Amino acid sequence: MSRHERSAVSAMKAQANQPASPAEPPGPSAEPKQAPLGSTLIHSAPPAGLRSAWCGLLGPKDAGSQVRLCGWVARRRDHGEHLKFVDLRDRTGVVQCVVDGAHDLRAEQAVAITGTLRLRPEGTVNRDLATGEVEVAQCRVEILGPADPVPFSLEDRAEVDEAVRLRHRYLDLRRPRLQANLILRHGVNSALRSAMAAQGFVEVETPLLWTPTPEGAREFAVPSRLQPGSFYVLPQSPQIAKQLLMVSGLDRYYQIARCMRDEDLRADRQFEFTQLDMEASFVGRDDVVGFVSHAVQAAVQSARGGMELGFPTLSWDEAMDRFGTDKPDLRIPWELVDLKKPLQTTAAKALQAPAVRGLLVPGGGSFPRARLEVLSDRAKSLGAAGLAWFKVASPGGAGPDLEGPLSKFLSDQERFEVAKLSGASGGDLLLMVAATRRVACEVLGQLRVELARAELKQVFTKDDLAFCWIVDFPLFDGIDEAGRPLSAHHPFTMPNPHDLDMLETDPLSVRSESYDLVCNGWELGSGSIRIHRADIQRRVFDVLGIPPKEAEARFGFLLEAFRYGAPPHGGFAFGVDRLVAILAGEDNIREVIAFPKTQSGADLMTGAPKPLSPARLTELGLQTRLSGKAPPMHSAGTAGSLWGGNMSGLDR
RNA sequence: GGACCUGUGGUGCAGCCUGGAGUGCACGCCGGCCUGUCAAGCCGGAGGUCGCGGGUUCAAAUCCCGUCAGGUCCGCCA
Repeated sequence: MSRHERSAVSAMKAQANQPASPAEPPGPSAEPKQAPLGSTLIHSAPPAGLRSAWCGLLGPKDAGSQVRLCGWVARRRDHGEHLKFVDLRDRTGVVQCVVDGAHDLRAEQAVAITGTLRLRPEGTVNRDLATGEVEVAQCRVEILGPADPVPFSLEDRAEVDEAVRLRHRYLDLRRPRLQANLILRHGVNSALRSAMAAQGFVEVETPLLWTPTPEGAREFAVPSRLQPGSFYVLPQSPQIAKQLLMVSGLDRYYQIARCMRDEDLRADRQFEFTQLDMEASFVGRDDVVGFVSHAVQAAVQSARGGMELGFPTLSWDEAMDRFGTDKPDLRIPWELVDLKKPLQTTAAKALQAPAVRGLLVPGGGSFPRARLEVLSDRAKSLGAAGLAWFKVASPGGAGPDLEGPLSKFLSDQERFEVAKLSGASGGDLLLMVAATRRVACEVLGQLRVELARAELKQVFTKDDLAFCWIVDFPLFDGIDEAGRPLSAHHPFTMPNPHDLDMLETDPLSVRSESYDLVCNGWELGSGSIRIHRADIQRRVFDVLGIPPKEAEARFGFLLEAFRYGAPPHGGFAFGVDRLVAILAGEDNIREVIAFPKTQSGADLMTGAPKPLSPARLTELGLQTRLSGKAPPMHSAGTAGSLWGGNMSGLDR
């Protein structure tokens, strides 16, 4: 079973298991119930309009009733004029209908079928189908929406090229797997809203047409028609707006906010993405962590039922030392070890470095030489000078010993101490990187994840969620060409009060009041306590090399607002797309977004982006300057073929 | 900006390394048969600028160069 099938099934199961809503008779007599959270409501909504029941909810208790179902022809099994089976599908599932007589039934037609629900005859029950004990008999079929042959199979198991799927996204979204993902997402959104409201947060919408702030992610520009030559930008996040709401005294704000960043796309990054964005006043780090943990817990519950989550907290230092990354996947049981101590005075030149870290791969002693070469190349491409490896032997039942290209340069004592410290036993593989602490940890941290994916498949196939909080990040992350520290988060992040004296003297050692939420190796979100005092903000701008004039030009309205009684405040934002993808078992957020874009930023269905007509450009005070190349007019799906060549008359 | 992978009837793939006529495989589609299937089955049929352009060659899906599109990653994402 492919990963995708599994995820669709597990998502469906999660809904079926939803304990919050006791299963009412879901048939024709179903009544509106008290509103439960999330997806349950979707599947218990009373039928209306042309239908008297939902396909996927029918069961033996409805046998004998007359039903009228609406949906799409999922499959036909044609035994001739006297017997055909039609699987009718709506968003709740599939039910078998028995049809006789001549009908022009085609896959994916929209139809209404009226008939009598009955228990299936002895021996024909299908245990693999939720509705497999019943079928609709004496069917009358009405074709509501005839269908051409569809361009690809809508069966979940069919693997279809993503470009084809995106070109016909409306059909792709008819597949149960993607419907389950969108319904799951709806449930997560509902749960988040309820949880935030229950914690006293007010949902406030902030502008999409915002002002340029030349820092951070590249912003999408929107030309102004009324003021030609000037531009709005689409917000990369509502960061400044929500801080202003704190000055306003809203006290607790949240929003399920669309954010736009004009940066290159990845499996976990789209131009537009959705964040649960929040901010609260008169709170500290632990308060914000508590609010967010509660909301995430509610979201996971809506998807998975009542599982209790743990939210362990790790300092950034600890995460780097133990896992070699600031977004550790805690499902993987391996940890890095610090091997500097036993190798303090080693004669092995390759291991003489400020830091030596090790990663023990249990059972890795059987890796063939070629694989170790690949690992070594990988380590080099990640920035290490080399990768030292040792196979762990335990000759004649004696203590473990290390065997590898470098072992002859190590003393008996060193080999013994290293083996002991790393917890090695016979048959294991010990990888070592000697470099700066940062490089040694990060290289092994990356190898840890890649090796675990290959060696510990069971760790990644469970529906296991390992959340954690990473705290005490450095305030600054590296330095720029001019030797100035760079903000690790954003320039409004509060330094740790204990480290304030070092701000000017040793900025790179200053910790910040910021925190990340991590799940299964994905960074879900980040937040911080903000600077609300002008003097501290001034000092941070000084360290960053932002002169008062420039700060005034860029954030003047915010700094001015802070002069009128700014409360201490802090907040957080996390990616809803990523959370839903994890909960759905998808490793790509496009699978939980209704209409995503390709890696080159194209919408294959509509053909966007497209050139504007000269008239439109003139109106906006714009002129395009393309080096001789005509704007691309390549075929872009159904809409493109209709409109692509005939834009100028239609785009206004 | 860079690296790698992919592109062959509507869909998914084989063929490519080692050049020799697109009778290649499965699904779907069209026609026929079929009263208990559930990825129904059986028989027959149609359907292809091998992404595009150029080069090498007697000959290119196959080799070379370029280009476009999709994906994964690096850079980028305060």
